[in-house]
Amino acid sequence: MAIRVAIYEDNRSLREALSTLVTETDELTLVGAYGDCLHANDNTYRHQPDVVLMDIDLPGRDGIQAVTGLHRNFPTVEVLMLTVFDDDDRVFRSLCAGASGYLLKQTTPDNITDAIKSVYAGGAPMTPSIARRVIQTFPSKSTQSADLDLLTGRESQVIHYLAQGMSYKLVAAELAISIETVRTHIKRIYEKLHVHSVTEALAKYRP
Amino acid sequence: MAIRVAIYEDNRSLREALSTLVTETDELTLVGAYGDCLHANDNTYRHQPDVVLMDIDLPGRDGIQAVTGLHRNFPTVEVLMLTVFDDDDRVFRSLCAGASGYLLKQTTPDNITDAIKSVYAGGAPMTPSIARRVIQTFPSKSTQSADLDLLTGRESQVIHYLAQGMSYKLVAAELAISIETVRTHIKRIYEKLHVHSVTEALAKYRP
DNA sequence: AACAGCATCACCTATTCATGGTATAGCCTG
DNA sequence: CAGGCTATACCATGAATAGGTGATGCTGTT
Repeated sequence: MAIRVAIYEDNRSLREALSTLVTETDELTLVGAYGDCLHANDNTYRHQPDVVLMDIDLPGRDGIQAVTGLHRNFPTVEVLMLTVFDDDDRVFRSLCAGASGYLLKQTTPDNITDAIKSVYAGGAPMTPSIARRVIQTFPSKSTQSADLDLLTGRESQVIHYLAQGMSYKLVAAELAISIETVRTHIKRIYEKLHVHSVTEALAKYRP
Repeated sequence: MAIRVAIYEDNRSLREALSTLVTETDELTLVGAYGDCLHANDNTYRHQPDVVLMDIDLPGRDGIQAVTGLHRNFPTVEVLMLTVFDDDDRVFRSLCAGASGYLLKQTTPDNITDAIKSVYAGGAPMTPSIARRVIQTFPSKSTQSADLDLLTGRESQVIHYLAQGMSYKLVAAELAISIETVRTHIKRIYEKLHVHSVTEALAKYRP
């Protein structure tokens, strides 16, 4: 069963090139190619693509907005963003909006088809430089780490499970130790973080 | 100028295989291979690696903790995590701790050397499936908001103060209401979120 | 006026958590 | 080997939290 692909790209020659690429690839079927995303939801409903290639810089309605709608209405549809720009902000917002991957337009044809197959298989294709930007948007809390590596490995595990909302009993079961040992670890954590309750510890642990 | 590489991997045969791989690759120089990360900071200071390969499952001191320290003390050193596990949680914590990329151990030798070069060049190599997990940790606002606007204004205030680590008593004082009222609000919050403790509520409230 | 939703307060019981003390065993370091 | 750190485990007591039930007053809306 071929992967059904839809394309949103305002640049006509690129759109046609992508269409040809999809059409001529055995495992892929083109179910639509559009110059704007004004009717993305309607198109998606009608033609049931598995994967959508979405230009991030579409005129009129922004490609990122379109992704938001697609992701809400068709959560199983995978969206790959296409762009010429190395734009941190757009990367972040697209992924927040529900895009599953991100490709620069200078990607080679083979890589594009690979990416489509990959995202359909549950992957998240992106170039290493894009991945780096994604990572850099992570909370790299150098502030909390001071407190964090005060904690021993076991203590970190304990507070981690507590953060999931687990009770002492569940943490003990999870770590296969006595509940009394869990208590002991928690006491030490409290001493180190200068707190007196789980929630207070969590407030310091992940602020 | 060759890229200076250090390796932390407790499995001896894998460590030696990686060492050989690095040594025999022209653009790479091995500056250290260790079975634990107890002296990672000291080693790094002495031998000035450009890229560190760090097993995530080191015995004794956890590889993730080591990354935290390395990232703080040597912000220019790139860290690549190595693991056999497909573990969402470890992925997230490693990247939060400052790792620049993530590789499964079954990666082929060529891909490993490519990854080292890529991360040194400012990329963030990771497998598509790992990238997908990273993306899924993003705030996908559509899901969490559903729970959030279940809560009334007062309930939101209460859980907000609880998230700061405040006790019922302090929340009551802060909002200038009775502790019993605080308890009532909390009961309603529990019903709405289907949880049974503050920490569990917080795990749902800000995941 | 009746109703639903929200905020407020109270009482009772059972469970969980916080704190202190005590103890054993393994590991690494000086 | 002594001393430090970590992980493990138990006991006892008081404080905090969770669950249940009920009640008042103030909003809106129907």
